[in-house]
Amino acid sequence: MKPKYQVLIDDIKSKILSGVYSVGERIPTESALKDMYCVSRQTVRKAILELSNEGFLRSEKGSGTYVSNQYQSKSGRKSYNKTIGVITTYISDYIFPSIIRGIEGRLNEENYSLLLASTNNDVEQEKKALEMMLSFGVDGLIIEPTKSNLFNPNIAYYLSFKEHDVPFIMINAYYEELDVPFLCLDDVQSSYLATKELVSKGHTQIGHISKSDDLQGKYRMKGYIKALGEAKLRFHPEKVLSFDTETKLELYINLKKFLNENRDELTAMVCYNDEVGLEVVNVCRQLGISIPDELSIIGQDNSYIARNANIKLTTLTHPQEQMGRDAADWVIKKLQGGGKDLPNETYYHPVLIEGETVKELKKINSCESRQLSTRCLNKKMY
Amino acid sequence: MKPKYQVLIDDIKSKILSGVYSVGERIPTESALKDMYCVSRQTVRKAILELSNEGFLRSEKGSGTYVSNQYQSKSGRKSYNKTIGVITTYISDYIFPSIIRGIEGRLNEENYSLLLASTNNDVEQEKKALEMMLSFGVDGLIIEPTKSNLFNPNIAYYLSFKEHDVPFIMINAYYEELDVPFLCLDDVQSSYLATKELVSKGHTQIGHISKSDDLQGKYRMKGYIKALGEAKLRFHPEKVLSFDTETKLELYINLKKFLNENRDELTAMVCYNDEVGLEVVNVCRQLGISIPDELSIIGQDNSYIARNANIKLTTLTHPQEQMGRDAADWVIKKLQGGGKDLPNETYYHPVLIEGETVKELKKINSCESRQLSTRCLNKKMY
DNA sequence: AATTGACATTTGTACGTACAAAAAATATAC
DNA sequence: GTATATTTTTTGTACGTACAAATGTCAATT
Repeated sequence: MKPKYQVLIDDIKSKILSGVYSVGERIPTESALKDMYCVSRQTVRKAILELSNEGFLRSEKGSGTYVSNQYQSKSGRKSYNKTIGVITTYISDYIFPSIIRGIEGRLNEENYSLLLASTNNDVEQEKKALEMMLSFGVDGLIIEPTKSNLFNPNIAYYLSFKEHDVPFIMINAYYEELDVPFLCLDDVQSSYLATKELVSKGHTQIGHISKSDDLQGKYRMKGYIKALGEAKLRFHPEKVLSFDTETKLELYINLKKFLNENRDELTAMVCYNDEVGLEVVNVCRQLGISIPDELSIIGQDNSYIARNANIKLTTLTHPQEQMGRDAADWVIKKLQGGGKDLPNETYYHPVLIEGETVKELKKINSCESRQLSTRCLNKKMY
Repeated sequence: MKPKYQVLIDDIKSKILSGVYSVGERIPTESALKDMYCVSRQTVRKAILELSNEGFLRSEKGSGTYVSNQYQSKSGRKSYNKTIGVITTYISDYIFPSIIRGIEGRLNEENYSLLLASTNNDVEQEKKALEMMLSFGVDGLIIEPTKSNLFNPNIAYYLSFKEHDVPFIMINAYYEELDVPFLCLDDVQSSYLATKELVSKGHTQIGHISKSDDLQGKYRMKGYIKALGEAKLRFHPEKVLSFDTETKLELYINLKKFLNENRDELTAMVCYNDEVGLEVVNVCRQLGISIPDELSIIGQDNSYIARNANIKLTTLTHPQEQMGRDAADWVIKKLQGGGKDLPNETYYHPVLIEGETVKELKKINSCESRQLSTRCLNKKMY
C-alpha cells in the first residue's frame, strides 16, 4: 500500500507531466493541498520536498511553490536520445508483431532506438506508459489509442505533447475529440466490402459482431449498415452482437447463446476481426453448425491467425507492417524538420482475401420468399 | 546562522569523508544522535535523509543507518510502478516475438506492465536502454546481453542493479565476468546434437558457421568440436566460417566465397542458427549446389523461418516462449520475496527436429579412405 | 547445536504545535 | 499617484507524540 506522501507525489507529478500545472505556474499552497488531500502539512511538505529534489518543483519562502523547468531541460535532450516511443494496446498478439516490425525496420534505417510499452487497452496502463515516455524524454511517439471510442482522461497528455512540440502520430484509431495526425485502415470500407461480398453471394440474413469501446468497432458497424442499406436489406439490431475489452472473456459464452438463438435466422456473419471470426468458427463447431454450408463467415485484418487456422478464413487486408513503416517515417520526417507537407490523415483501402468460410447462395436466390425453407431442404440432403 | 540540521549534515559528512565512519559502517542510531547533538529526532532524520539523497548514507528499517559509497543514486528509492523492463537485442525478428510473448503473458497474469527496448546488439544502444530503465525506475529487469562474448563496459550498470536490489535475470546468454542469474539453451548440446546427427548420417566433412561476438557462438562451436572429437574426426579451422554483428551484412558474400572454396571438401554444415542456415541454402542455390544432395545443412533454434521456408530446415529446438515465461516468473517471484530457492542457472535441453536439409551418406561409408573420390564419381553419374 | 518464538530495538509514516523568515498584499501618509 | 509602513500570507526550522514495519537479540525447546 502506497504511503500518503507517495500518492501526493504521483498526483502532482502527473499534473505537471500532463500540463495541468505548466512550467512556471504556482501550484496550490501547502495549506490548500493539506485540505485538498486531507493530510497534514508535514505530509504535503514531504511530497513537495521530494518533487523538488527531482527537479519538478521549486519553492520560495513567502511566495509559493512553482513548477520548475529542471526536469524539462533534462527530458529536452531530444536529439541526444534519438529514441522513439511506441505505445500499443498489445505487443506479441494478432497483427501487432507485423506493425512493430514495420516500425522497427524504418527506425533502424535512421539509427533511431525504439522504446515500446503496451497498455492492454487499459486507461491506467496507458497513463503509466505516457508518463514513462514523457519522463525519459523520447524524441517522438507512435501511439495506438486505448478504448478509442470512449472518453479518455489521458487526452491531457496528448495535448501536453503537442504543447512541447513532441511529434506524435496515432495508428489504427484516433481520439475524435482531438485534432491529431493518424494512420488508419478504412474500417467503414472493410466491413462494407465484407458485407457486400456476402450480399453478392446471395446472403440476405447477415449478422454482425461488433466491439463497442474501440473506434474501429464503430466504423466497421457503419460499413456493415451501409452495405445493408445499398442492398435494400433491413438492419436488425438483434442480429448484432456487441462486446468490449472487459466482456471479451465472456465472448465465447455470449456467442454460443447468440448463434443458437439465431441458428435459423442467419446465413452469414461479418465479424469485427479475424480473432472473433475464428471464435465463431470454434463455437459453430461446438454447436454442430457447418461452416460455410450453414453459416458463412468473414473476418477482418488478414492476421496470421486467419491464414494459419484449420479453415482458411475469408478476410480483408490490413496494412500492418506498411502502416508501421509509414508511422515511423512520418515521425522521422517530422523530427527532421519537414513537417509542412506531411499528411495529417491517411486511410488504407482494404482488399478482400478469399478463404474457405464463405458459401455462395446464388443458386437458390431465384425465389427469395422461400429462401429459408429451401435452405432447410438443402441441409437434409447432406 | 546555520540551521541545526545543516550542522549535523556537515559534521556527519566530515566524519565520513575523513574516515571516522568508514564505508559499510553503521553510524549511531537516530536516538543516539538526538542525544549527542541535543536536537529532536526529526532534525536528525532530516539530516540523515539529505545525506542519503547525496549518497553518503543508507538507512535500513529495524537495523540502522550505514555509510554508503558515493555512487548510490536517487533512483535507488523503492519503485511503485509495477513495471518490468525487458531489454532484448531485437524485437520483431527471428525467435524474439515468441520469447516476448512468453514474457508478456506471464507478466499480464500478475498485472505487471512491460517496458521493452531493443539494442540491435550494439553496446551504445544497450547503455541507452539501461539508463532509460534506471531513470524510470522499473521494478525488475529481463535482459538479453549485448555482444555477450566480448567485454562490455555496461557491466557497471548490472553491478548497480545488484547493489540497488533490482532483481534481474539474463536470457539466451550472460556475461561470464558477472555472477548473475540466467536462463539459457544448452548451446553446447545444441551444436553437439547437430554435428552428431550428421556424423550418424555418414558425414565426415562437416563445416561450421559461427558467430564470434555472442556467447552462443562460442558454445555452439564447442559442441561442434566435441562431437567431432567423439567421432575421431579432425577439427579443421579452414572449415569454419566466423562472423559477427558488424560483418553480418557481408555474410552473403563471405558465404559465397567460403562455399565455393570448400565445394569439394564439405558434405555438411552446422550453422550458428536458422537464419544463417537459410542464408546458406540461398547461397547454394546461387552456386548451383543441391541441398541436401550435395550439402546437408542443420540450423539451430527452430525459428518460424525454419518452419516456413521453401525447404524445411533441419534444426534444434529453442525454448523461446517457455524461457520468456520462466524469466518473467523468476523476476515476479523475486519481487514477491521468495528469492531464497530460485535457481541461478537454468539450461534448456535441445531436441533435434528433422527437416528436408539432411541427406544420409551411409551407403558409401564402408570405405572411408576413398570417400571423396567416390563422391566425385557419384556426382558424375548424375 | 539448531530452530523457533517472544520481545526489544531501530527506522518509517503521519499527525500536531510553535515560531522564524521572506514575499506579497494592504493601509497610510504625502 | 507614489512611497513607505504594517499586516498577512507562505514557506522553513524545530520541537513533540503515536503507531507501523522490519530487523536483531535472546531464551526456551527439540
